[in-house]
Amino acid sequence: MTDTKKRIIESAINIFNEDLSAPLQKVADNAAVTRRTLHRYFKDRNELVAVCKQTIESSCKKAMISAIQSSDDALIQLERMLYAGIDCGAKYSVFYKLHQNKDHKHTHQNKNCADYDHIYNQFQHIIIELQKEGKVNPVMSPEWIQVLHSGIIESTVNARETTTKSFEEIKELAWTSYIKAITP
Amino acid sequence: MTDTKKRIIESAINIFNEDLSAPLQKVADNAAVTRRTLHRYFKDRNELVAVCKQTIESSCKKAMISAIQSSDDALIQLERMLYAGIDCGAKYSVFYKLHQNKDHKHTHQNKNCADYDHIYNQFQHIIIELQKEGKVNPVMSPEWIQVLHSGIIESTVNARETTTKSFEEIKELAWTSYIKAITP
DNA sequence: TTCAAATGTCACAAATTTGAGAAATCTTTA
DNA sequence: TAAAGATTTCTCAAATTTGTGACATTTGAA
Repeated sequence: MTDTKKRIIESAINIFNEDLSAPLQKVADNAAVTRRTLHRYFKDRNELVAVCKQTIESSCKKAMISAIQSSDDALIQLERMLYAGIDCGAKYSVFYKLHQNKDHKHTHQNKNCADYDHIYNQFQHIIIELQKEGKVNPVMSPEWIQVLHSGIIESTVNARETTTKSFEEIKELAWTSYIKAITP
Repeated sequence: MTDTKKRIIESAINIFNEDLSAPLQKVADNAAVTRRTLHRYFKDRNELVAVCKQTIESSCKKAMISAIQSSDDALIQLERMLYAGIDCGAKYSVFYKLHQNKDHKHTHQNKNCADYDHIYNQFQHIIIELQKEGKVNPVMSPEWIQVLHSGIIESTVNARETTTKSFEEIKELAWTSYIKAITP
């Protein structure tokens, strides 16, 4: 894939994340190309949106799986999943919203949904394991912890733009806050 | 203000929160009125957006001030500010984004900005007070706690649509997680 | 029931956005 | 430097969105 195409996709993800109906001119501006160039890479708006979604699905999935597989220790897996989400940036927000959205038909027939569920099951498994070990508050359901998890990722990503702190510092703060929030 | 007008504004806030460029037809549909009716209440899109912003500013401000004034105890003030934010729903997300947004010119000349800063100063004051009392982790800057605060509000509001739990239950979970995250 | 206010239906022009052709310009590399 | 490929510029028609006039229908209060 060319560099330009990648740049357009990244820009589109960032713009569409906040404003799905934004004019393509905005996306083009953000990617520092002409609208004409954008249309040479993508037949139409629908195609661009579809490619964005697919990019999001595959890159988030990859990052999450890799975080899980990076260790046998549930606590470290959880920490790395948090960092992976933060590193995915706006992509993670959309990834999460895509499947949680109430007018999204979540079904196992859809490969993306099946993969999402697979990752979420692993996440649940990690939480339950940590609850057994007494490292996570048993009163909090895995469902709620998932909400908290994505919430902290999203706000950390947003904070990156406003704060004076370094990216590493806020990632550390995010993990500290998160783990303290869920320990018994 | 008529009921219809209020409903249009509420719908617009919810739609524009996720998609600022959404066609007005979407807003009209969501408010269960025709586009023609919408245009009878609002001259044009700009006016609608402006009214939404003003509604957000004033209702969030009101809710926050009232939470702060409801007690002398900093811990209770903080808890009520969290609940107030959650009760504001999508409005709070926009309120926060409006002023934190990097291309927003934040200036005291603007009454809304001045009010926002006033509230934020009070928030900071509460955090610093709690840190003095040893109830909040001194390592976490008020700046970061503000990020966490709005992040937890936003994800709790979103969770409301997906979770099976009652609204009261998730509000409680939100506060528990939040306070545990920031206690020393 | 009756009238007035609110809302809906339909139609239409203006504005904006979209998508693509044609030729000019810039970049890369052989 | 010359040729090939990528991008920009300019243009334009089609599609969509926007705002409004004219009139019909519904609703609520007297």
